[in-house]
Amino acid sequence: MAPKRPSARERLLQTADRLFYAEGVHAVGIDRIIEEAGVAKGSLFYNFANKEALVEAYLDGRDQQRRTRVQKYLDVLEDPLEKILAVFDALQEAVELPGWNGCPFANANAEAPAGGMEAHALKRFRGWMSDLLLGLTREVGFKDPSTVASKLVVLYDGAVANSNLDAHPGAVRIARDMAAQVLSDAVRDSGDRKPSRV
Amino acid sequence: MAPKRPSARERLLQTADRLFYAEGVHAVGIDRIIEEAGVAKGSLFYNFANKEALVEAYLDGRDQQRRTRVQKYLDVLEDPLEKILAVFDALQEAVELPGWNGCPFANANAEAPAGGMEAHALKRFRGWMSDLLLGLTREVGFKDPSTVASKLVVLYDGAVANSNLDAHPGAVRIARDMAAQVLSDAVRDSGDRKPSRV
DNA sequence: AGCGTATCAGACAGATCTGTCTAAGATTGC
DNA sequence: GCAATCTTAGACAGATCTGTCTGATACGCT
Repeated sequence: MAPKRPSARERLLQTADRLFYAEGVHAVGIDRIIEEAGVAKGSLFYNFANKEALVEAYLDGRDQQRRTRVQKYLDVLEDPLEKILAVFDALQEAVELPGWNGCPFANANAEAPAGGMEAHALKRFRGWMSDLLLGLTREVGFKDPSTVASKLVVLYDGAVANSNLDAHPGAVRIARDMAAQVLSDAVRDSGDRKPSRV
Repeated sequence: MAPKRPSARERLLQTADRLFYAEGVHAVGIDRIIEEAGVAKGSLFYNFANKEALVEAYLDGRDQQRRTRVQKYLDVLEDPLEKILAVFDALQEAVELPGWNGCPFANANAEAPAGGMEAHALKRFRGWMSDLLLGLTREVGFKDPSTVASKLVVLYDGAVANSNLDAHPGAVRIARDMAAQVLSDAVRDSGDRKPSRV
């Protein structure tokens, strides 16, 4: 039997995700979304209160996707040092996907007024990433886990921005190498409490 | 005698710079620009062919501004190692200015179609920054100047993104510290050809 | 079968946005 | 002083964009 066609809601979400991410939220009108999704205009407003709600759903989906991808890499590891580096491996996977266009939350925020829903989505994702890295640096037992975590976040941001702006996927590898160096220096600084190797 | 009022063109550019940078290019209409600039609509299209030309002039101005600021920091130094770190000091100054909102070229590019004028402006600025750092690492005499320069660019990008996204001006300092560490490691790796201290 | 939910096609309204045009006035340089 | 350039206020056109409404139709579950 033929595979069932996804619901109008799903088609809208998928199309909105693709277009919003590639071209920006403002640049893509609902007429184009419904046309490429093959959905009636009425169905859009039946499923979403307005365009902003659709944008929010798009960002929610991206948020979920990113967390899931990172978690997939963390779940197979035990050592917190390895887990930290695995965050960069997860990013590498994302960067190599076709259509990579940088951080969707940062992109949306760049064209939205301050303090809006986009800013909230951005803050939420970044808070999660920061907390994750801080938790891992604490777990390692660094002398100053928050400083190490701050460095890691800067490296993560640099990898995201650079890989996008220069279309240079090697940036993630470079950032990962620097992260490994930061961890190695911090391990030495914290004495030999941990037998882990980086 | 009273200071002469700037020309319509200058008022337009100044207002456009402020609004485009703070709220995004798409989100700000020409009606708002001419109103806040106190300029007739006809004067806008007399001085600029269309909105896109105004956006281009805005990005050009930002490009010039950034290069000038960096150059100001470089001109007082001799040692290429110090010059590299001074790039981060120049960034620190920019980040601390009121209204800092990240990289104007990246912001504009995030809401423009790929391959457009915004992408070109972004590429131009980033090319300049990359070449600057690569030239300085060559001048230092590192064994592998391009790898060192790549790391520095990632750190620079991370500082820009992080300081904006987290409203965390300390990010530049963190990136600068990591840059100093990278340079120090690379100096050691290149032997004692250079007596410079970081 | 029948009922509620979801979807369809498309006209329509209302807002907004870029850009044009006119006709007059201000400024500047020669 | 004159001519070229710059600026003004605002009406207007044309495109686009969000969102509403109608009325018919398909689907899913009991």
